[in-house]
Amino acid sequence: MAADEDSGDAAELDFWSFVDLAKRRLADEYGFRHQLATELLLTLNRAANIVTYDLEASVHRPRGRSWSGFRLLFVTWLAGPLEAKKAAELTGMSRAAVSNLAKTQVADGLLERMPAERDGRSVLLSLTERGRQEMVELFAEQNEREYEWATVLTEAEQRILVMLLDKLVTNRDQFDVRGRN
Amino acid sequence: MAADEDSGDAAELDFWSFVDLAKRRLADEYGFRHQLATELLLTLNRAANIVTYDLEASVHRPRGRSWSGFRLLFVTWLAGPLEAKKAAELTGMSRAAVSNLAKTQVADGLLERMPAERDGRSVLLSLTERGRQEMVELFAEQNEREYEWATVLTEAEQRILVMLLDKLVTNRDQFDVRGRN
DNA sequence: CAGAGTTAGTAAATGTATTAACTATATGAG
DNA sequence: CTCATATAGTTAATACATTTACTAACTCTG
Repeated sequence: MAADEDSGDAAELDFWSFVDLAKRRLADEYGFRHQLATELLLTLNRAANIVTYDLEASVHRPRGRSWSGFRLLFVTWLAGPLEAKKAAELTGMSRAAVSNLAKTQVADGLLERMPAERDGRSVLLSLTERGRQEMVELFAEQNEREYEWATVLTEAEQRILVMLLDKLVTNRDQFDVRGRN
Repeated sequence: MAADEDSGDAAELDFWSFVDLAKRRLADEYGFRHQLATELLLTLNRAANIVTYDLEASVHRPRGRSWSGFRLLFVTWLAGPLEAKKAAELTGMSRAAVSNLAKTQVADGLLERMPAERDGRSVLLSLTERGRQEMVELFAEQNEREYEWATVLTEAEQRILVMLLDKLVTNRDQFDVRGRN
């Protein structure tokens, strides 16, 4: 029995061999049946975390920014001016998170916030001139890094991956997915 | 020109039409060339966030737990006893994050922490009996929910998705990925 | 028109995540 | 054997994320 098949010796495990160990033990010792589902979601979570961390560490944090801050600026850059609640929908953040991030970015001079014309409850977010310039520079770097990641896969593989991820999350009517807001 | 091709009117955008708008404007107005790469990473990030949030909201938070707490218990359950640094590697968290989460879970009676035998710097993490029981119950629910997500795709599609995600993040030698620790 | 119910944004409380700084321990070169 | 360097874990500071509670504004029904 190989060393890493024995749970007493985790020293040689890496993520991939841990996933194999997890599948085996969940089925053999605990009777859980949906091994491929577990592997799928472990891998999805891991891949997204690795990529996001890399983008944040190599592009955003050196500029004193954060990944979340970038995402808010990104949707405001391309779809703005827009209501804060719409920004929350497009980024997938809660309204409170958008409110807090926007506060920081208004103070930093990258965003501006205006009362909406027809709804006294709403605010509209838009980039300042400085925010637009910053996004052009920042996204130049981000896009190159995105390209480095993506071209690990062939173009056909990239398209298939996008299609499968789309399918995974758009067929949510099949069951009651818990969403934000 | 359709309403949602005009950036002044974000009201009708959803995530998918936003991605289309983003690709178009990044190419046409700003000259950024790697549209498929942007789409890929936007979709990856979004899919992982949707799934993770749903699992946390429907399985973990009702039990007073968190997604991150679950992930630490999960690797300790299946690969433990193990060093805290190995738990950090397998979960993809920083060592500080593992230290902080473990502190809470030791206090909750789910984990225990022992000095390692041969290295005075290390601690070994393992589940308590109560922690093991909790993981069996919790994972029963988690695994059913994972299955509901996964079976949105056919089994062949699930395998392809896992394979593509694996490939995306294991071919990291091609460039200097920024990782944790 | 009044009032009940809903919605938008914000603040507060709480938990998670990071890095830097620190202490303690281990390792290896000279 | 000494000492420089590296490593493991923890703590603190800071930023991000959530939900809850609240206020203000909007909508719809009777």
